[in-house]
Formats: sequence, C-alpha cells, structure tokens
Amino acid sequence: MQPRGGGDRAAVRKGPWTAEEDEVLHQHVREHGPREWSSIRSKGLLPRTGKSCRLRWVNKLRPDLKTGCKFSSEEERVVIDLQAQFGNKWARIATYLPGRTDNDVKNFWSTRQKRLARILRAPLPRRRPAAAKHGGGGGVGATSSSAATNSHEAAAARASEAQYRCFGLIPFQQTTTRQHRIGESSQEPPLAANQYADAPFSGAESVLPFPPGFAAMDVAAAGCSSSYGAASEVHRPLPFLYASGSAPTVDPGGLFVDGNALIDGGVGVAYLEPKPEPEHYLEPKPEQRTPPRFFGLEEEVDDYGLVVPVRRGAPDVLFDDLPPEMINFFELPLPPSPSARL
DNA sequence: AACTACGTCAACCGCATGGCC
DNA sequence: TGGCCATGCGGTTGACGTAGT
Repeated sequence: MQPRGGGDRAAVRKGPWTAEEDEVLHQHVREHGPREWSSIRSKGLLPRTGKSCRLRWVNKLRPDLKTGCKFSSEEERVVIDLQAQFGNKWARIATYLPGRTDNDVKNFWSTRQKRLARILRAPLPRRRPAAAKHGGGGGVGATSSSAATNSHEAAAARASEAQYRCFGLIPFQQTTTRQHRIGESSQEPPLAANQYADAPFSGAESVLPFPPGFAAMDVAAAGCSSSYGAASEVHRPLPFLYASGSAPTVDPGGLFVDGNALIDGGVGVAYLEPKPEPEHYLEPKPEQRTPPRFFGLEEEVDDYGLVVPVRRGAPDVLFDDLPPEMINFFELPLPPSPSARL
C-alpha cells in the first residue's frame, strides 16, 4: 500500500478508497462534472490514475446508484434476458437497469455463472424416491417399478409437459454462450461413447435453446458422472427453465434432461451446431431492442425509450414461474445422504 | 472454535475506441 | 494520416463476510 500524499506524481496509489479521497473526488465532480479524470492526478488532488477515479465515481460515488440492495427478481429477469440477447455487453445491459452499473451486472452474472457451474459439476440425485430405501446401487440407468418412483415419474412427466406448454411462449434465441459438442472440452474429459450413445436429441441442433450459461458438455458431464448415492447436496431450483419442442429441457435441479428421462437417469445430451444469429439480434436498432417476452411479462417503454419487460407486482422469488407440478416435484424428499444411510 | 466453501463486492488490468492535434 | 491521450468496456482477481460442517 502506497503512503498517501507526498506530492510525488509518480506514486500512484492503489487499493481501497478512503473517505477523504472520495470527498476529493466528489469535489472534483461538483466543479468539473464527471470528466477530466486525468486532471485529478495531474493537479495533485489525488494520487490516483484517471481511470481509477472514473471507476470509483461510476461504480460507487454516483448519486443515482442503488447501493446495498441485491438484484430484484425483476432485474434478474432483465439481465438474463438481455444477456441472451446482447451477450456480455454489460454496459449496454446496465443501461436497462437504472441505478446499476456495468460492474454490478457483471458481478451478478459472474456469481450466477459460478453457481450454475457448481451445480452442474456437483453430483446430483438421479431420482428422488419418496420413501423407498435406496437398496445397494440404483446408479445411473437403474430402473425401478416401485409405485413411489412411478409417482415421481408421472409428476416429472407432468412437469415436463407443463414446461413445454410454458416455454412454447418464449421465443428462444441463440445466445453467445459458449457451446460445446458433447465431450469437447479442455476442462472435462470427453464422455465415453456409451455414456451418451442413447442421447435422443441428435436432431435438436437447430432448435435447442441452450440457456445462457449452460454448456452441453457441462450438463452431460454432470449427469453422467453423478450417481444417485453420491448426492449430498440439496440444490435450489434454478430460477428459470428452458425448453422447446422435443428438445431437452433443464430440470430445475440442474440436470439437462428430456421429459422421459427426468427421473431415471437418462440424461439428455445435445449436439449443437453454431447458428447464425438473426440480423436484428446482432445489432438491434434502438427501436428494435425488444427483449423477448419472459413468462408473461408485460412490456413498457423505459426512461431510455426502450421496450423492456415489466412484471406487475413482482414477487421476491422466481419460483412462481414454475408450474405447480414442478414445485411439487422439488418438494419431494431427497434421498438420504450416504452418511445418513450408514 | 476452527475450517471450508461460497457469495459479494471493489478495484485493477489490458485492450478498444474516439477525439484532438 | 498517424500518434497521443482520455475514456469506456470487459475480464479477472482478491479481500471480506457469512453460512455450513
């Protein structure tokens, strides 16, 4: 940490800002407006670079910032939607969120991505019997004829159908999210052929709506590497689901599944081909920036003259997006952890 | 109580862009 | 036209707090 003061222009201070520095910066903005950042240092007002001063102002001192409050569900929806539309254009996305900075959006998205990645990496339950004891095995591909399991399957099938109905309303668009062919990754070993030989989605290339942040490899790896007995963590449902037609769906527990295999370990995998983005999608003119409808959101024109999705009476959580069958499904008891069964 | 994993946030860095001379 | 400089943007990192074990 550099000592403050001293008048040495070469000494650039880094690290956290002090209240005194903030006040100097405020004073500068009051006198000159939010510009001429470099002059702050050249005049010896602060031993900070112009970039650092600007960043501090934009991300922390600007008076119109929402500080100390987390992203609302509405803001989450907007970010998710716009990220799918614009990619990682955080500054652009932030313009749709008054009081939020590009850094806020970026951090929010980063956190969300990490969470999703962790969920997808983690071992997940392949089925969730209501009460049946897990009898020695029950790993991937195991089947069960128990009434309990069938009940879950039925619930899952209903949930899946509900997803299809629900998501049929959503205009999926290709995102800029990285996409893999199955087994292609520098991070994960390729899947053995027999791990996805039965994948039923080989024809889904053109319609598969990969959710932002998901990668086929990750999903498949998570599903194929997990075993029922290894599940030890209760994952919250993801706040959104994607589906279309006969393409795979994402189960809120984080597995990428098809409607038939939701319960019993048949993890759906997909083979993606890059798809040219629609013209309007690449460079929307301002009047064309119409985020896709999202779960019945209404739309309105914001302060920037842009059409944005708006939900009346926004809830605090996103689970109301899920069909009741799905909520019920995830309320079902999870299998005991390995330690609990010992 | 100690440890660990995770989430959040602030700030830095490198590169891109645009204006000015 | 090209170089310089200021500013903007996106990626990344590290500190810190908190919850769970």
